Amino acid sequence: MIKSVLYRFFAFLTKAWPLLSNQFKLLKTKNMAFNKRVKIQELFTQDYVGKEIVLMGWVRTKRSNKNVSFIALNDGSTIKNYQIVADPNQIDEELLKKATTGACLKIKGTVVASQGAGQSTELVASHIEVLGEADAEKYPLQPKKHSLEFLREIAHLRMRTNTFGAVFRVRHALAFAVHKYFNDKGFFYIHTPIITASDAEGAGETFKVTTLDLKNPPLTEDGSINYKEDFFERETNLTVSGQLEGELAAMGLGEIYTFGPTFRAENSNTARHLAEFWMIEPEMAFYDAEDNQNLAEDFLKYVINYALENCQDDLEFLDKRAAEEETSKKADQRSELGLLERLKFVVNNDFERLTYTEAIDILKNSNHNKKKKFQYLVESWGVDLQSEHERYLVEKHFKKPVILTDYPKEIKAFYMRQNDDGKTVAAMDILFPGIGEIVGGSQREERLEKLTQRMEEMHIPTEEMWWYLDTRRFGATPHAGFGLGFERLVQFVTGMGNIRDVIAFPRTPGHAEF
RNA sequence: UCCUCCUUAGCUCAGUUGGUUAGAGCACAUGACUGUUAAUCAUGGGGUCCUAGGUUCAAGCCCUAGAGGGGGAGCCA
Repeated sequence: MIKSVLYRFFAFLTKAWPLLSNQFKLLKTKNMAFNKRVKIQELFTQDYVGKEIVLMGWVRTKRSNKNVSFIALNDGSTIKNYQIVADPNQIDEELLKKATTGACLKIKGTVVASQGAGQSTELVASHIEVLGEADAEKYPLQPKKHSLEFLREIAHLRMRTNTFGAVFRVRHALAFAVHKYFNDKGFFYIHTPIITASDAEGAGETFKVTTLDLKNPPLTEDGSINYKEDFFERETNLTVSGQLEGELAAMGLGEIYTFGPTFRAENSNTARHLAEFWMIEPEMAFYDAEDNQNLAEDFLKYVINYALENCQDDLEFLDKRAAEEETSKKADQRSELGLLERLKFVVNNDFERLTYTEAIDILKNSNHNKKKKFQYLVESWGVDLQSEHERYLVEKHFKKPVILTDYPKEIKAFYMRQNDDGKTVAAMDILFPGIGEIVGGSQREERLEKLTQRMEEMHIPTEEMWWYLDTRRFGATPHAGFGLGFERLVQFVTGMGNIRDVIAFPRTPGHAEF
């Protein structure tokens, strides 16, 4: 009897073992720390008082007197520093001397309630190990405010500052929120190619991709470069957009998005352009222009709200930072809302939606235009809007994000769906205060004849694009999508004025140092 | 690419009408201080005034050219 029970039990174990062991593995992974240190962030969310722990991090400042040293330590897990108390009777003085600003330390000690006013707990050190010294004479970062321009020149070190720590934690949260939003909505993440052969998007200058010897390239009979001998046996470049491939994917998977690097070789020197940036491009079968607008607005509100809920400390810091910057601006250039107020406002209010035609009317009749305060006066329907006009609409007239729709077809790309009026296309641009265009999108032209006709008008080679046109030949359906510049989103949420300060290692004309 | 402003100590910046030895705060070094919060106080070291040329008895300051950076514009996300 006992034997049979035992036998059954072992039989069960044998069968179930792979499953159980998998469960154990999962449990193990969940609780596994890869080293024994405690992250500073945990010290603010869990009670460690009385416990002996190990911290690792970088010295921000050290304050000393005869009897005691205080080290403000930061490990990047949070913007908050943690106070280390070092008694010179306990810790070797020579060792403490090496704990200069920027040095990396491993500290063993006990968490206690703080005697001082600025923090509720602190770590009384029993052992300090200097993992990496930082020669105070040479280390460029000091416990003071540095200019963003200076920090840009030492981009390899700037993550160690409060500002850039905050920016990159927020950037991460936004990137994560992008994936979460689309995943929760049943969208599929598509990796569109980085190297492409099509130069037909019309989205600007491209970077060439080649393995040919640039000093001595193979030539054809007429003297031009023979790309047949190149790696791909054709001319290739870095992608300027994943949209066209995204459309192909949406025609089978329904709703997809891309989130990848994008390259533009434009000689753009502005606070909102990069040569290498990250773009999010959802593409949806069965969506019309209005569905597209609804998705874009909902998406933007979601990711901004996600940052508000998950990056409170960092955003509060950036809010104060932005407020200080504001004081140095001229009165007429200051924004009415602070950073946090602005983010909450965007999350809680509907975007203003209007057509290009309505926008032109507003601009034409504005006092600003009548008093000739625009550099480019708005006189007739059909002109492209200048950034001063977009800013006027967003910052002065509506004072909220604006979705502009139905632009003249002449100023928009070939793939946008032509409206019945014969003059406009189902485009949409979303304009944000301080940033300008953050989203550009449209319902796509799904009608083969209309699309090929427009391509021919705009001198886009239809033969090369046979694969794109095939989606209109076989099982075509109304569909729509948009592109969102990720760095511009990060700019808006962090309040950083220059796009070069929201990407780790910016690529701009003349700059690829790090 | 165009317009415009800027470049003085490791960092942030002042420097008068062209006139003697170029300044401050922070940082750094030394010292003081019984728990600090970008600690404080005292003392000290630290300069190719972006580069090249020019004007002048004399240039950080004026002129020309170049380099680097900021802001704005275009292109766009």
